[in-house]
Amino acid sequence: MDFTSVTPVILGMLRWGPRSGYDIKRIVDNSTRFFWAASYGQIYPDLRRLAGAGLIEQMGKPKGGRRRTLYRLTPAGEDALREWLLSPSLSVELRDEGFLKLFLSEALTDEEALGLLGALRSRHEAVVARLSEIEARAKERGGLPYGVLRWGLGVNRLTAELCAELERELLDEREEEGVPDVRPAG
Amino acid sequence: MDFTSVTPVILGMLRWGPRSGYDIKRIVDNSTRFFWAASYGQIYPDLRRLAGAGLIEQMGKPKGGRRRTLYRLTPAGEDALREWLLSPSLSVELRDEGFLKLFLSEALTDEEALGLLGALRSRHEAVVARLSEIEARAKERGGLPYGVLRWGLGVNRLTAELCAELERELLDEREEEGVPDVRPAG
DNA sequence: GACGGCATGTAAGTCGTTACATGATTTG
DNA sequence: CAAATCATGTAACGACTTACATGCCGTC
Repeated sequence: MDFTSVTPVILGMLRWGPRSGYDIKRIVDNSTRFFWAASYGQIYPDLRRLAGAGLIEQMGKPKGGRRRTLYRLTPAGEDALREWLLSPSLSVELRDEGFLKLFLSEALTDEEALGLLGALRSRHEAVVARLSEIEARAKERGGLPYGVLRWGLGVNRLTAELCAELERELLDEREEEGVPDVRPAG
Repeated sequence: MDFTSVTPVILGMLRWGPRSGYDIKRIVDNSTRFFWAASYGQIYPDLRRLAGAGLIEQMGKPKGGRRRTLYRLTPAGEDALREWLLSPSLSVELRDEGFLKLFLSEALTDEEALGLLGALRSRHEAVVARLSEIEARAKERGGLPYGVLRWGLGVNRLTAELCAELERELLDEREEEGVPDVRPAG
């Protein structure tokens, strides 16, 4: 049974209890999406495939009138999840337009580069704000999922601070060149 | 003229001077690949397309006997690059298997989780080591490309440290539960 | 003259998103 | 009853990687 990119997500989330494809998508969008996205186009086909392979199974229709297909993890599914967790692969892929722009920004004037840095900084500040909202709840539960949240907070804080630092450096350079300093105090 | 994902890379690197597709690929693999990868299958077709659109142009055959196709940036290409740099889009996509594993690692024993954390930590320590090698050279040139390198160093250091911290937390928990502590001093 | 690296290029296949279709059900 | 949202599903498209094909050049 090979794993697609959503397979571990499905097995891992079903391990917390029975869920539907819709549930899984919603949870992903509130948690792993920052480092591992998933779309319906991946989730629904994979649910069927995994059910066919016996790693998950459909549960009896639930109480509520609404039609939903709830799945639960089978022992075989738990084994497969553990096996995947213990496999050595730790691949990373990043595609960050902001940093590509910074890297190529020699074609910009200082003012323009400052604009870019400011935009990048607010992007990361916004993520920090978003993650801070969740923090209290995640802290209670603790464990490694909370560790992952701390990582997200740390990385985004660091990035925002670096942007601020680079902005200051650009302004300092400009000052040395005799351009009037219009920075607000502080 | 729309931009594919390699278009800014090509224009940006040709701005530093004439280059071949092969050159660009090599530079990417030593610089942007950490946050923006590119393959031959993208580069060569795009070079032709961009030449057809007049954003870059082929130069006369070079001295060396070896057949290479050198391109240079045209004024139209520089304009297009600047326009792209000034556009508001700052998309990010991340796919990090290590952190997905951490996030789902409740299915592991503490020992197994410690193994995972250790592997993740050494992955990031290795990146730090790799980037440190380049640092001196990048520092001389300075500017925003150096800023991007500092970002890479910072993020990977922070991640490695967080792993170490989570490892300590797991060990402390275990200690509280009366499991004998086998940590080396320090 | 064989091998390794330079250099260009493409075909096939995988992966993933987007957008849409469908219909049921709760809520105002 | 209209609108929002729950819920499942798929088709089409685009993006990217991989692997291979080709041939040349310099070196041992």
